Amino acid sequence: MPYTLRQVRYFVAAADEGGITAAAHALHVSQPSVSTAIAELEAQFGVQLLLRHHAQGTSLTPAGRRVLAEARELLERAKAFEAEARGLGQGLAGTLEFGCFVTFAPIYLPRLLAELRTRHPEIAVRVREGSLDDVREALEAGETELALLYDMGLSEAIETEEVLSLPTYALLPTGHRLAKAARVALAELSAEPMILLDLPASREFFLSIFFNLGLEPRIGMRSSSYEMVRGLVAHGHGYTLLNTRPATDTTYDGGRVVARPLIETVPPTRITLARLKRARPTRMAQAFAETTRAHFRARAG
Amino acid sequence: MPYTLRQVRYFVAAADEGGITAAAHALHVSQPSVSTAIAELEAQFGVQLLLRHHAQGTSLTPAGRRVLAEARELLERAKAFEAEARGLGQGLAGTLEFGCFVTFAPIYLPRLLAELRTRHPEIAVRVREGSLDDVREALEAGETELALLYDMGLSEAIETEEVLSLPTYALLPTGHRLAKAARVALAELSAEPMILLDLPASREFFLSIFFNLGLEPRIGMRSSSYEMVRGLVAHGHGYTLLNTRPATDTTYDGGRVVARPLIETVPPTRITLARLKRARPTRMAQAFAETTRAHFRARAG
DNA sequence: ACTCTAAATAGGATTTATGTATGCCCTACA
DNA sequence: TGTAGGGCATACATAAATCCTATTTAGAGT
Repeated sequence: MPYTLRQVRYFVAAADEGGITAAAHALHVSQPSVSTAIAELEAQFGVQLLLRHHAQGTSLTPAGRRVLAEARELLERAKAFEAEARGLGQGLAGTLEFGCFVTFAPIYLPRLLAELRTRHPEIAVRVREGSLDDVREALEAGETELALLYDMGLSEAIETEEVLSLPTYALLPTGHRLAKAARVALAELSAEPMILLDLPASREFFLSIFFNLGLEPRIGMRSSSYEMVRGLVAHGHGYTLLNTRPATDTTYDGGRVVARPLIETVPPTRITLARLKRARPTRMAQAFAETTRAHFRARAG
Repeated sequence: MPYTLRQVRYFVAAADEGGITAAAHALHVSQPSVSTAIAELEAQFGVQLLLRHHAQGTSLTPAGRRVLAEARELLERAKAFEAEARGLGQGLAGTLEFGCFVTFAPIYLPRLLAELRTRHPEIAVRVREGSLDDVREALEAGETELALLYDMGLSEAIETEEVLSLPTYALLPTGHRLAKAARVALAELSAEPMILLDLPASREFFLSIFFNLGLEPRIGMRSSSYEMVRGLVAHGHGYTLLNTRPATDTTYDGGRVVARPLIETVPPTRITLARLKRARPTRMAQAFAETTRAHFRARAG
């Protein structure tokens, strides 16, 4: 039969208050409860902790003094434990583990995290960027509590909430013949070389757009780097299709690109905030989700 | 309703074993016990700690990972607490708080503590020296567990055990007319100036010896320092009565003294090892007491 | 000697922990 | 697609702590 935190608490209270009755008062329990709890502790360990002075309360034995020091540290830890757990459940302070699809992290996160800092300065965020699969797996393994990713190929266990709907657009070099058109037709572009963003989910998605329209693209070049694709387009290697859209049309090497909406009807890609259905969200996660919602609503409107 | 160490233990086990059933096995309890314990923890703090994967055990949520770290430290402390308490009760390692009447500390303790170190090297001793009252009060207050002092004026609450019986002797300068006598009579000395060891209990004791014999001493000088008294005697300021007896007859300033037994029958002073009756002794104290007994037995025999 | 204070003990009611049995839901495999 | 199996949750009964009230015990103070 092991000892309990309750017994330790009662012992410390008796030591602090100088007596069992006083401790019972402080603890709002009856005097016999404290008395027996301490007696149990002593019996457990075979040490006398308190000297009972008749009509004058108690004092510590030398052994009791030593044990008291340990007991205090134990209770200290117990309080820290409780604070940590309770804080995670009910408080807002702490670190939120957050996953984000690497492609739109630099486009949306800096501003979103700034807004979070304004609204909830006590929430720290640790961002884990990666491929769609990486982010999804981390979410399902419980390594991250929330994730921002495409609503593609997610299991039933994941609950999603759309925060931004991204129309697919065509990206052209500034000198392209269609660069000044209000909208461009994929049917017209498909004969030209396409620069394909060659990432696991993106690849299939962009190609499926053509197939669904009965078209076949001419793949000119591929790259798994988003910025590389933009650079290639800027320098006339071809056009590309993209969803996410940086705020600048100037590429890293100084080239310029033009984004144009499509004439064809293409279902937009949805960026969603995802979480595990079976996991009860912490208050931090709730606050983060609310901030994200408001942030993207404001951005869209 | 506060959480318990049991719940924390079960949670850590589930985290370590990767599942509730596995944890139940490791803990030798039923699976529902672990399940409900963890559910209670989660309810207490309002945090989900574990993700339940159907047919695949459990894994930690981000919050669970944080809490787990605290939980481990808490259990660590709990183990330390138990070790401390149990060690004091049943083990021999630790520090014994020991009180000693200051006058005979330098005469008996160095050798006694050396013997203790031989027999029980794992026992550390902290000695508190002081007047009889100091030592007695410290014992009664529970500041020391054992004490070596005179069996004088001790309350009923203190249990004593005689370890050494000290006959009162007369201390004379080497040139004294009775210095060569086998024994000296107080009746003869009482006319000469006496150097009184002027300490709370000693004072009354030595004076009572005269009064009990119907004599009256002539107090020449007083000192509360034992060695000062010896020095004064060595240099012919008078004689004194003492109980404790250093191994040397040379005083600090190079004078020499002679100790002579008394002719009159004077009840010997008893040095006793004292402890509180109502305090259950630790194993350290038992070992110390046994060592003390053997030590003084050997010294006397 | 009497009173006061504080701890220990007794006994009974209540709450809490534990075990068995069972249901449920998913994963894995045919 | 269906089925078997693993593993967590729930229901319920029982055993064990825990608590409280009332009472006893034993010094301390007067």
